[in-house]
Amino acid sequence: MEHAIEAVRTFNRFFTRHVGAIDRRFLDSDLNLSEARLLFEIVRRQPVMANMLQGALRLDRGYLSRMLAGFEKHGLITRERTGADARARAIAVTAAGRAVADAIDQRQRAAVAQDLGRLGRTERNDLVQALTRARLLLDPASPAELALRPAQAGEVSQIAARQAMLYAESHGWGHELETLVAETAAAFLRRFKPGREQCWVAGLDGVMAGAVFLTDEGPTDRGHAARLRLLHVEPFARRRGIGDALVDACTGFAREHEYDRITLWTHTVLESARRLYARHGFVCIASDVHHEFGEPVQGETWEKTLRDAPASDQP
Amino acid sequence: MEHAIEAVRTFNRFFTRHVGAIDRRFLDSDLNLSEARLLFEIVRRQPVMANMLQGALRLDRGYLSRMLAGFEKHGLITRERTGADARARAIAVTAAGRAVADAIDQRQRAAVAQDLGRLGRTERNDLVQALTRARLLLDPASPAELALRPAQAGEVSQIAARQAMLYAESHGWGHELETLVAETAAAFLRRFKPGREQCWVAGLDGVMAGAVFLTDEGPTDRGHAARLRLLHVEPFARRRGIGDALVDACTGFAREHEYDRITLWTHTVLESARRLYARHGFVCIASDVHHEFGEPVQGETWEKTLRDAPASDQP
DNA sequence: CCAGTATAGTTGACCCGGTCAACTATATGG
DNA sequence: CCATATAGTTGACCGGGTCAACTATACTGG
Repeated sequence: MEHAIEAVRTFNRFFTRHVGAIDRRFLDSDLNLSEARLLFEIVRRQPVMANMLQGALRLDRGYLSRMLAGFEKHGLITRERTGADARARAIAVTAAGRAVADAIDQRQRAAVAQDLGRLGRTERNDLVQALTRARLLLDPASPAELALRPAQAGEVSQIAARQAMLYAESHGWGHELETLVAETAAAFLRRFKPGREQCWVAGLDGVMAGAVFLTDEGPTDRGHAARLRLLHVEPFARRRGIGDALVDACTGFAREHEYDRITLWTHTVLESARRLYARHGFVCIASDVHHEFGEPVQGETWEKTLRDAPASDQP
Repeated sequence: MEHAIEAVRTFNRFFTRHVGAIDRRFLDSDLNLSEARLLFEIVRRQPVMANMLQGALRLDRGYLSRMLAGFEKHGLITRERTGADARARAIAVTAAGRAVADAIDQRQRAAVAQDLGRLGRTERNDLVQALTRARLLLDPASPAELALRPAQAGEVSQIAARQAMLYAESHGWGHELETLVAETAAAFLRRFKPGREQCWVAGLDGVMAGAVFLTDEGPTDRGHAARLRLLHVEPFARRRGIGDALVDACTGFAREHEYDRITLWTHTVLESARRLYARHGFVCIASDVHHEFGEPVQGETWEKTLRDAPASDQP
């Protein structure tokens, strides 16, 4: 904990200086930081009452009033009485105002771009990942876009890594589990059947927030089976429906590719996973204690039937 | 690139607000932000001339002078003429001044701690990793402490993931290489011989900045061999001697455990790796083109003799 | 050894961004 | 129709910070 606090403070100091340097460069425009923010907000919301702006930006009414008067004087905005309320005036941005906002926006982009210019593609990507991850960790409510995508280079192993870390933390499953998931990931890569199997990564603003594998188990006496493996959702991304989205992707894919059922292996202690599978129509068909993770644990086999096994598959 | 810029700007906005919230809480002390920074600097450097402080904190001389006068008036510092220069006075912090600095420090720690309190252990660790990584990416010169340590839970797979990502980016080696490294990592975990084998992670302020495996190849006709595998150094951590430190760890370990030689496999295109191995006394003993990464590439076997193979190992 | 220039620190004047509270004008609810 | 609330404006003021002029001492080259 102490170490974490020190690391965060070190970053805070660093980043304050860093952002300060960027801001200073863009400061040589006609607007100061507050004015720029205000102008952007007007562009975003126009037509808008001063009222709204004050609430959104938490500005002092007097200060806001003066800034708006200044904007109007410089021809950046217009204010017009509407029928609705004779006290207030609807604020709209003029072409000139929009131009100023665009110019500032461009300058900020350029400053950041210059900053990123030193980095290679991988480093840039690492940076974006790190920053986005930090943001989502610090503020779980932070808006972020969810998108499923196939795994990119290295992500299959990264999934194994995250599984090992998360289970070590939450359940103390150590070297044995780590070995198993690493082997599962390696086998997935080695035996990958394109078009029949898939690994989905759930990206929150591009950051891996969860993942799942679907593999081909081959024909059995009860039809052709797919297997759902290594499902996980990152702690920082929980309560966003990512588990559901991943399971949906699996069942959708399995249906499209005419699998007859999906099986999976899970554990009695993994309550939320079990609820997730139940919600999606899986049922537990077997359960037994095993020792694959060191300590004895209760494993469970779950299954979901997609359609009755066709006669042709049966002997 | 556009996406990266947007992500960085989103983070900047977020973090400015975030730090702002923390700062506001600590604002209800007698000192403002500049004064607090100044006081900390005095504590760190005392005894010190105003001169130095001005340079270090880039403060206006007049502003600095007034702040120092205020500090002296409130008994936080003392200023005394020294023989050296009759214009300047050496500034030292008083017990009271130190107490004020400590109090502010404590309050900041507490604010950050409260912020981190919501997070679990893994999330906190992820956050520290993400922030530190971001800092080192944004400023490669940022001071950071290097320490080698054995791999923690999940890190072996994470090494495989990073290898796959980095080689995909730098050399376009894709699925085949990814599969190979994943299998290598899984095999390392499965066949791990404690005390005879090791995986080192180079941590820069705790963040994985590189890694290497040393495995037992068993007895051969030329003595007992160790094998160095999956060496990598993160792009953000290059030019800090991490590669050297990792190779040193391997050779030291191999010597201690009485291996007779170390072998490794590398590639002709990996110039800096080859130079690293050569620097550490490895020599290339074989070379041939293989097709394991899709495209044909020139592979090389290198070796370093640690001691003459003992007679007993020979038939 | 002195003139000229540089440096350490102080002080007064001032500016900018921002807050506070009083004020006008309109809206709304009982 | 009155009391109260809300939209926006204005004057007074404050803190943080900059700028330039000033004093006092130090250094450097002739």
